[in-house]
Amino acid sequence: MNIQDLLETKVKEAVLQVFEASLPTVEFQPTRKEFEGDVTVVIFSMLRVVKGNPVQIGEKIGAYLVDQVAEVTSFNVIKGFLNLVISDSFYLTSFAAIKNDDSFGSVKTNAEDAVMVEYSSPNTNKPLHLGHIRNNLLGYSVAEILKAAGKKVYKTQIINDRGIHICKSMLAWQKFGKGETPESTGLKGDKLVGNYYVTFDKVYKKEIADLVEIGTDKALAEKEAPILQEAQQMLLKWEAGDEEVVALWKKMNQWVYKGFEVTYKNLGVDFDTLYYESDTYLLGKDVVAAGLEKGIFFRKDDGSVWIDLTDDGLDEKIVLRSDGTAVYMTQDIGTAIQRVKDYPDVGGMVYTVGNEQDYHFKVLFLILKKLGFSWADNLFHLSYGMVDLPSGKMKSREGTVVDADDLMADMATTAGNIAEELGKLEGYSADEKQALYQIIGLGALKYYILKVDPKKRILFNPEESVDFQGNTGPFIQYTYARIQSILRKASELNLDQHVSVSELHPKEKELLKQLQLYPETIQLAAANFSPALIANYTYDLVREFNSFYQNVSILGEEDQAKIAFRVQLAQKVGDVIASAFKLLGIEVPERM
RNA sequence: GGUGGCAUAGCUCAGCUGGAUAGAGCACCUGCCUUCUAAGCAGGCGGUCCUAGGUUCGAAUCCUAGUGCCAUCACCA
Repeated sequence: MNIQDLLETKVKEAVLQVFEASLPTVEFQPTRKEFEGDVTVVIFSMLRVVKGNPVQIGEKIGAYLVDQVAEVTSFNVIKGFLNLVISDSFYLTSFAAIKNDDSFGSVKTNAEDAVMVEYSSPNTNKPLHLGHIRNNLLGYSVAEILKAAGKKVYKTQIINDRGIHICKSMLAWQKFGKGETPESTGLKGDKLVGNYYVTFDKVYKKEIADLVEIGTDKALAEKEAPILQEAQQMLLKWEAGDEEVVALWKKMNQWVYKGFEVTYKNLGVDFDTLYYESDTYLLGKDVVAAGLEKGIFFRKDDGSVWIDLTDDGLDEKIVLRSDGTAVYMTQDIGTAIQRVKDYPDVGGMVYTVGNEQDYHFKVLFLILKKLGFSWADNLFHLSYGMVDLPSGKMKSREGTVVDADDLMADMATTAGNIAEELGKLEGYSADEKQALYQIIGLGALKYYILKVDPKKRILFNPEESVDFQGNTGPFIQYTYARIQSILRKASELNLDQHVSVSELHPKEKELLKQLQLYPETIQLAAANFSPALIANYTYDLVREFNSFYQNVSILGEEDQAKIAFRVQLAQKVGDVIASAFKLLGIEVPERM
């Protein structure tokens, strides 16, 4: 039972009894640390209904509550704030209700209410980089949070496995690859293919320079460079189903998929269903044809089909080329509809895509709404800011990227170096240590990225490594490990689980208050599609626990009942840390 | 130029539906390891909440205008 729900009716009752006025709502906030109390009622906001001096109003309501509500033990009024002290027994009772609830914080899944979360959606011509990491972590975490909030979730991606950029890698490999394979080079497949994407760009740039040298206009040179023309020819052949090109395409894509598989596994993300652009890029044309008949779209003189969104404050947008082929928008319309066909319980979708595509998704959602799909009201573009380097934007074709695999490996190495220095892992085998360094290094990386509001741009400086102290993943993992250490020791003590305490230490009370916020934090994070809220909540919980831990002895306490209670409290905090971190896709270690 | 996002301590970020003296971490300075793991705790230093107006008993938060950075406005994806 939430104390605020209880108090709300009582405060309204008080106002009705004492002032004969009825309040529409009551405004609560946690009492600030510097004042005495647990919950604060804001009196100012009542002044529209109740006339008078805020302090006097507060006094009267406070007196009424102390008199009428068992949970309120005392109060004080400062300016327009009524601070209420809530009884220890209230917190103890609510703790008893949650301490054995293994799914504390989560809501039971409502199978009727399914949502599809799309994330990752890479191109198959280059390895994943730091930008993808942010995308993957956000998408995965939001999917987990939605599940915890009671949604049924399908994780998916659309793999951009076709197009001119893919042909660039293919062509460069064909021309300069000398038959290299992942096996022959020992390279991960995605890395190998990515190298040829870079090769293509180098050759292309050289050809442009050569053309400009002999007096060609630069813009023209960019179009007429022979290798680009060749790539375009290759794309035409691919679309025509040319056997040789398709075989090469399949071979190289398989290399990439194998590479991605490794990266995803290391990153700890997964998918329930996959969509390939090569399957979906022709979808949507029928929908456009139907929409054309209904007058939602219109045809221009050259035969291209458009939608006019100027009444909605947007522009005209093309949905079909004059030659009748599909554009990106056509495909996305088709894919969305296809997904609902494949999974009829889907009532909404989340697209995890960078904020450079804000406009595209605004248009897409509007079109789907105009086409009359009921689920079009529940589409959300999980838009996130770019991850930039101090040197500027990451560009795969120029090789200025922070590679996902390298970064994860570096983080684990750093974690290992720190752990070696601290030297607390005696008894661990080399393998166990390695696994632990992975957990810590990844924890640092994931937390670092997820704690930031998705909308904000991240400036990532590879020179200054990600922190392991303060508001970081390892800090939280460390607290978890410490709790596990206590629990291991406590299990040898043979504690009586049924004794009870009646009074709380202030630190215990603070901790219980923070624990109770977990369920609403999950709901808030789900409503806002924001893992950052989970991260920040967990950080606050952990700080509260550490303060408790350093100021109050758990196992050194004399009173057996207190030991038992504190152990239970520590265990619950540990459970919530693990649960919250699971929502972020971060593992917690037993020791560190 | 139109549209969207962002702007808070030296740096990285919190700040929920407007509420008390704007909070953390890093960095810098003090203390605390023979007692449950010091990747920790306790404390100090540090602010024109981009600017100017407005609404309100009350504005970092809402509104208007402006400034700066980023993105976008393709028969590319």
